[in-house]
Amino acid sequence: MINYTVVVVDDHNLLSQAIAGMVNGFSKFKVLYTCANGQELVDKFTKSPEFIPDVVLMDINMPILNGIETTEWITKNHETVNVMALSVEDEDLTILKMLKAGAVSYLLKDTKKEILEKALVEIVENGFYHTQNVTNLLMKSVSGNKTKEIVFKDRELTFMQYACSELTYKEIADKMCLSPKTIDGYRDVLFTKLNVKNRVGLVMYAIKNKIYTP
Amino acid sequence: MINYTVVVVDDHNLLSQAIAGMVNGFSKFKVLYTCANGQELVDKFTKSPEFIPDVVLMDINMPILNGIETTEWITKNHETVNVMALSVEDEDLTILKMLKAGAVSYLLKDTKKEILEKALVEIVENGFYHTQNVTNLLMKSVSGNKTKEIVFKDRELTFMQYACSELTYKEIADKMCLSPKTIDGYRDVLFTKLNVKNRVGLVMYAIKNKIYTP
DNA sequence: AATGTTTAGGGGAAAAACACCCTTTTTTTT
DNA sequence: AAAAAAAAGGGTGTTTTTCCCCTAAACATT
Repeated sequence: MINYTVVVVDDHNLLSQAIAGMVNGFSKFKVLYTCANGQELVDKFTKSPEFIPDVVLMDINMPILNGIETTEWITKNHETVNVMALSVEDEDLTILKMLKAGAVSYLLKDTKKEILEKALVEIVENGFYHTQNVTNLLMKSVSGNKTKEIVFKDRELTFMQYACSELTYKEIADKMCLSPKTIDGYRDVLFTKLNVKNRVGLVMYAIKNKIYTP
Repeated sequence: MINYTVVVVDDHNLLSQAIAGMVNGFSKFKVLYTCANGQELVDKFTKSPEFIPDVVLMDINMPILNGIETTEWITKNHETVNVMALSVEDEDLTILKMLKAGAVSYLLKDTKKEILEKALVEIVENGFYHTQNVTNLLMKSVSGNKTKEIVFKDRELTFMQYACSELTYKEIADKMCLSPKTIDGYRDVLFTKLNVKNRVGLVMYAIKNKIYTP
């Protein structure tokens, strides 16, 4: 009977313990220890080879050293360790980042227990496990691989900042000394470029990308 | 040996199962079943008295019927059931709302296993368990409560969160199962209440006041 | 000199958003 | 039980936003 070792990394103590308990219930798997953030894991790994497991179950949103950075470190320094991302985030971009960082699986936290076990088995036996969702995402990102860094012109940036205020487009046009129709044009271009549907989408993009700080 | 029954409500399947497993490990406690949202719980409760536990471990952010609404329903219809909130949210406002709705305890998800067990025991024996944090919060809210702060109804908060997405008002109405006209009303009321001119103003308010986190 | 590419802006229509004022029903308070 | 407030939504009209397609300079490139 083969035993694989697992480490759980999650900043929510209760959850890491609960998941650890669940994993310990799987035959073949045993949890070595849990960490509250990436830095703790790095410390453990560098302290002794005994602390290096077969699989790391990794949350993404964590203080100090987050899941993506930690995964990058692991794949760089400990190639044999399989990282499985376990997150609530269902954002394409996040998933891709995590996979790019070297994660061999990405499960959402609303997964069923049985799936987790199956995924763990697949990982130690085949080296990876991907849900249909993730597979689709990978397909999509390979075919339409527009990792094109979006570049903004000065005017577009200025406009975006105004768009985050309560000004109407006409008022923005005044502020920028341009015709309302020109502003119309900037807006249309940005909507397409950023793949958003309306002004709220634009605002959210600006905030997430620190073009505008609330 | 006394056995108390527990129900876990959380929309993240893996977590509810993991926590259920942990609770089953506590002597004295047994998990009856888990639910993915408040509505499921209400359905269970109304179906048979056998489904009514001693304690409900309740997440707050859930689809369909959220933790606060569900807790209100429970305290109204099943006085004997103790609701313990189990959330990642550490916002004073949320905690107070949950307590006001009738929760007898509020634990963060980064609590230690031992604390959870202790809290459960306290609850079934004394009827409540409050951490120091929650106690302080209660003190504060009793004494210095005069910030003329704007108070939102649950529906308004839900609406505000949707308003931060790219959904049109009509689509929001669908999601909330309300007439577009009602949504119209919420919007008008909020615009006045928050003294904003348009949806962008509303979005900014929601972000600044952590009603919505980008 | 011919071609391409930003940059600025126009026209028009359809869809949303916004404002305001009003009714009915239910719930809460007094 | 009466009054007040909250919750849901109807009507109508105006303004803004959104979408799509179209010019014409101003540069830039080969």
